[in-house]
Order: sequence, then structure tokens, then C-alpha cells
Amino acid sequence: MNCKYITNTEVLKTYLRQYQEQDVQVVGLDLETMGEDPLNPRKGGIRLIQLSGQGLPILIIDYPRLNVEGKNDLKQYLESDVIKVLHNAKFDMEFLKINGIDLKQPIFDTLLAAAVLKAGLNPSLKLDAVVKEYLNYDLPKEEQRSDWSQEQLTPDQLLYAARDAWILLPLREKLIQELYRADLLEVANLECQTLPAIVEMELNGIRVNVQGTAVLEKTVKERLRIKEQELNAIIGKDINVNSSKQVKELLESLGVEVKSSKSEDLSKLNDQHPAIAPILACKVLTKQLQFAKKIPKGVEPETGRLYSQYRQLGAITGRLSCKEFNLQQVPHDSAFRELFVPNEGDVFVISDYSQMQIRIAAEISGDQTMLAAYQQGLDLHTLTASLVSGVDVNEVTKAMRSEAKALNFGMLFGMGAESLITYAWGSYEVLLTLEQSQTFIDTFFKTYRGLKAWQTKQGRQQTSKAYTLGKRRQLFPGKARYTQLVNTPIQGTEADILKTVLSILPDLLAGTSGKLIACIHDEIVVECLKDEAPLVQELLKSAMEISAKKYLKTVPVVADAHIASSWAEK
DNA sequence: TGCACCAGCGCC
DNA sequence: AAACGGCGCTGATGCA
Repeated sequence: MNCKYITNTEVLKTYLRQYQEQDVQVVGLDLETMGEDPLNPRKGGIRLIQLSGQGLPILIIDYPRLNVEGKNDLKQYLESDVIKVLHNAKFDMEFLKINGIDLKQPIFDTLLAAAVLKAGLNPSLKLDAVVKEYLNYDLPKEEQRSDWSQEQLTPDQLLYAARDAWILLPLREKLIQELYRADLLEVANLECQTLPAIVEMELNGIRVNVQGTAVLEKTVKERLRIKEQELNAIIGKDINVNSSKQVKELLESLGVEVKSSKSEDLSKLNDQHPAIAPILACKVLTKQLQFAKKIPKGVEPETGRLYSQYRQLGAITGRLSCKEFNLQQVPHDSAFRELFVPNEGDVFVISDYSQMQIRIAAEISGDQTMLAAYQQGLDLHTLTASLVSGVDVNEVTKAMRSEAKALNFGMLFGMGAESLITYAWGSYEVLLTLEQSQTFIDTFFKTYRGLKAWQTKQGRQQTSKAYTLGKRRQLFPGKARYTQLVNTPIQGTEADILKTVLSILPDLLAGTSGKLIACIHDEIVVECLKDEAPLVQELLKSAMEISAKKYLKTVPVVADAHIASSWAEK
């Protein structure tokens, strides 16, 4: 390994010229970061930038020592159309972006490539593990957590830094071969093109009304105190409603047979004892209190914003997952959502798909009834309600539509009669008998025969893998469950579509004040200047509809975009 | 005391 | 023949 440790702009220029002149325009890129929190791009800084190129010395650039000109030369090079190869590019892109370097496509992320290949198997995606798997090479990692802020870096540190960049080019070669063999190049490409959007969302964060959270916490606490007293008055003692053990023991001592301490089970026993209602209320309130306390905790005082981390292949299906702070599980209740607000003078543009998973199911299965319904612009929940109850579409009541909604989603998940009862009650407060549930299911599949045929076919396959319409492959360790085989292609196609939107959105918004704020599976939140809201609304809506049309050829797609002064507004 | 697990529940 | 999809977070529980 031929390495150059570079601390000076003139030397950098010389080598950078070699890089710019190389025949194959591919560069391995890696960063070492430092500071009080070297893993947080808003708190840490860049210490080293390492570059590797075919047949060229590896450059280990001591970034803080470059002068403005050197930093600018580096920026020019990294923003050029050379293929940048990184492992976990999101991390490096965020540090670079904060330092004024906006990494552009083409980007090849070896972590995402490995994740696409192994989707569902959940292997370690750390660089050393991926290198071991695909190149059978042991990459030492001892220096990873060493102190990168000290004046003099040790030879071991420099060697470590160089090696991480050096390995990226052979690793990319190998991964491309594997992706090609598995017909996953397109999916890997989509993942890499989604990166800038993820970087934007993580760096932008979302503004929180912190005073509002304090008020909410106080009111929830007070309500909880009252309900706890009420419960105490009935049972003569304090219990912890979060302890399933205590709840079960208490109710049994009061002569109530309980299946579990779950709210959905307890609520069915409401008439059996007066303690049950306050227990349920306390459960709801403790959960609310949990959120009210949690939301302000992560808000960074310097910016008043809450930052999340997205995992781009967080789910086997290809969906994003979100953590620390998990925006994807904020209660839908406006008391919570109204705490998330745009800056002064800005608004949110919020857009989501209408019934996306059912539309995808229609497309994938080719079910004639579903297709015809969507082509006529019908609402499928209403149609299902009408078909299972035998009344006209115009006669469908709200309650009937709720039943049908549970039925539609339940059937996408591959549920049986028993589970549908639980699901309908837990999610839609629809109480079904076993007989009703079974009748609903029978009628459902008599109506949607094409969907049934597709599900049966999916369930019969023995290979333990599934594919989305975007050709994303989902592997299951061992034998796949029926429910996974019928659901993952649908959920995964939804992810393909959303990622397609994310891959084009940063460029579409580039000429506007629009900033990508959040993505919640079938919903995208953008913040922009009030004046530009109608433009951004149109951009977002059309980006979503165009992207979906790439996958859904026979089903029309609708994205509903609206302008809002908080996340709560519909 | 710390850790691993799980029950339960928020979202789509 | 039947089949309970995908996440992350909290607090309780049980064990070392």
C-alpha cells in the first residue's frame, strides 16, 4: 500500500491532479472524525479525508491543516462526477455537507450494496464484516475508536485510515459482480440515489414547540393523577398499570378472568368490573406521558430542533426505519403532532398516498375487481364494505367502512379469522364474532379472487424469498411464513416507490426554499417559505405520482398534498 | 447493579 | 388447512 500523508495544500494539489487524470473515474472515500461527539456531524469535525484510486497512492489528508484554497480544491474534486465509493456514505456525507462539501451522484455505498444483497438475513454490515464476507480479508479495526483529535497521529492510525479507503475499490468490484448475478443492480442504484435525501432529513431535523411539550406534559400528568386516584378508590391500593403481572393478579383477585393485560383484551371485559375502565385510561395516559416527556428531551437547544436517525434498509421489506428520535411512531393525536412546527415564515407541505398498499396489491395480483374499482376512482374500503354487507356503495355507513378497512388491511397481512378479530378490535374498535370474522373473510376472497389466487401462489413457493415490483429481493432465514410471503412484496414495493420519490426530490426542490423534513412510510413532509408553498405542493404531489407510476402500470395513483402550519393539520 | 428478554403499544 | 405484516421504545421482570 502506497500512502501519502498530506498536511499541506501544495502537495495536495499535485496528487489531486493525478486523481483527476486517472482513466477510471472511481475514487474510494473515507473519513475519520473527531470532537466531543465524533459520531455526530453537528457536534464533531473532520480530521482525515482518505482517497484511494486505481494505481494511485492513497491520500490521507489532514483536513484541518489545509488552507481555504486546499479545502476548495478538494471540494471541487469531490463534487465532480467521479464515482465516489464509501461505506455507510450517509455518515461521511453529513460531515462533508456541514463542511460545505455536497457529495453528488454517482455514489456507490458498499454498506447499502451489502444490505441489498443480504436483505432479511440481518448480518453485520460493518466494513470489516462485509470485507470478510466478500473479499475474505481480515481488516483490522483496533484504531477505529482511537483519539483522532491529537496533534500527532500514530503510524498505526494512518495505516488504519489508509486501509479503510484502499479496500473500497476492490470491495465495490466484488459487490457489483454479486449484485449483477442476483439482478439487484437496479435496487442498489436506487438505494444509493436515495442517500442525499436521507442526509437532508437527518441534518434538517424538525422544529419542536418546546413550551408546548411542557404544557402537554403537565396536563397529561394531572389527568393521570386523577385517574390513578379514581382507580385507587375502587381497588383500595396503588398498582402499576404498566406491570402486566400486577394488572393480571389484581383482576384475578377481583374474580375477573383475563387473557392478558393488553388493552385490547381488557376493554372487552369492561362490564365485568369497575376497575377496568380506569386501568385502561391510566394505560393510555402513561403512554402519552412517555411521549410528552420524550419529545423535548432530544431537542438540541442551539437549534430548537429534534433530529432523527434513519436506517435506509431498516426493515427486511426495504422500508426505512427511524430511531433516536423515532418520528415514525409519534401519536397521530393532534395534541402531539401540533408540537412539530415549521420555522417562522415557513409552512409544511405534507403529502401522502391514498391506500397505497391496497393499490399495490391490486397491481401485483392483477385482481380484476380491485383494478376496475380503482380505475373508476372508487374508494376500496367503501367498496369492500358494500360487497361484504350486500348494500349499495352509497348506503355504506362509517362503521361499515371501518369494518372493511380492518378487513382490507388484515387480508393484506394474510390474517386468519381469529387474528382479524383482534386486529379489528385493537385498531378499529370493531367487535366481530368468530362467525362474522370468518364470513367476512370468505366473502372477501369470493369477491377478490385474483388477490386470493396470488396469495395462494405466494404461499406455496418453497424458496424462502420474495420480490417487490422494483425487483428488490427479500430473503428469509429458514422457512418464510405465509404471512411474510404475502405481505413483504407489498410493503416492499411501497418502499421502492417512496425511495424513488426521495431519490428525485432533492434535485426537484433545489431551486426552491423547500427542505425535506421527514418520511413516514407513505408520507413526506417538506418545509418551505409560505409564498412558495403552492409551488412546492405541486412539485411534491407530482414527484409522488410520477414515481408511483414507474411501478404501478394499471392502477391509478393519488397523492394528497396539503399546506399546514403544523404536522397536526389535515 | 447491570444486562437480556419480553410484554405492550405507538406508528404505517 | 391455516396462516397476527414491518418497525423502535419503555418499563417490568428475572437472572447473574
